[in-house]
Amino acid sequence: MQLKTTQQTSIFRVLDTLNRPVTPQELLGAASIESPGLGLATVYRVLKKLVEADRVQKIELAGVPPHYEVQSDKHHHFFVCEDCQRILEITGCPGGFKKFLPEGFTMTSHEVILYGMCRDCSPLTGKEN
Amino acid sequence: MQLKTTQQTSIFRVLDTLNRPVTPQELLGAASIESPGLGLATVYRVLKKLVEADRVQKIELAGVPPHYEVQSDKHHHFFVCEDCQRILEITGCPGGFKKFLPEGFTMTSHEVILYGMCRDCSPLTGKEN
DNA sequence: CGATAATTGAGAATTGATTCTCAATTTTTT
DNA sequence: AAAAAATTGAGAATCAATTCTCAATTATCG
Repeated sequence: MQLKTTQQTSIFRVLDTLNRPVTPQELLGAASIESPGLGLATVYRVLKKLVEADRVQKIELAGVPPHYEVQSDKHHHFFVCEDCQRILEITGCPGGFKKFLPEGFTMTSHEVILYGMCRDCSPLTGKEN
Repeated sequence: MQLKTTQQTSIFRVLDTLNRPVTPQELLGAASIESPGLGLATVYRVLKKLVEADRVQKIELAGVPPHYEVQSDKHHHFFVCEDCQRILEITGCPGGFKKFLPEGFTMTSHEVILYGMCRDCSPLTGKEN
């Protein structure tokens, strides 16, 4: 997929710059600075094509609305802040999950999600403390 | 929460008997055998109260609609069959996830989801092979 | 037993995420 | 630059999950 228009370019660049999973709404807000008047429908249209082109990943985790982030090549998982609801990519994985599979089952992938408080929301480590 | 009516009792008993995460629709189908004429609204109403009473857990995993299952006391995770979409509880957990947390983050819980094919859907191990 | 309160089923309504419609604008082709 | 094709924004429409409404039924209390 080639990014032709200003809107498409802004959407992808902003997503790439933010470098974390964001909601379409969040992305609309951020990309609107570069592309005033940008519409949510366009954000969804572009995200859809980017996901199809495998340049962006749609991330669906329990408890939070779908987020999108630029495709990352390395294996990773996610951290969800229960306070600000932000999602952060986590590198590293314990692996070895196949031993938990019942007999006869096959595993094609796995997902690990850590829930808690991010640095900014943790009471004792937040910036304001 | 005390189960007073026939419907409430059926819904909980069936859920307990199935002993796996099911969708409200699935539960309606199964509980309708005991309680003919049962309505989906009632299933949702009862599930809601059971969840509030912490006797049932709502399970939200990516790619499948919300499921509900009787609260289990032991730590566990889930397996999602990508073919039949069924969810199965998995016992066992590698643990040691905190080391993957960025500095300053705190973790309150974690979730592990394995995706693949269950025994019945795996081509080489299905019952019909 | 008769009144009052609670529960139920059916379908309408709501909610949040996403897609569609369509006229206006922009881009591309020629 | 004129014509055809593609893209856009706004708001309507859709979709799936869930909740609400309300009349009918059932349970509870005095």
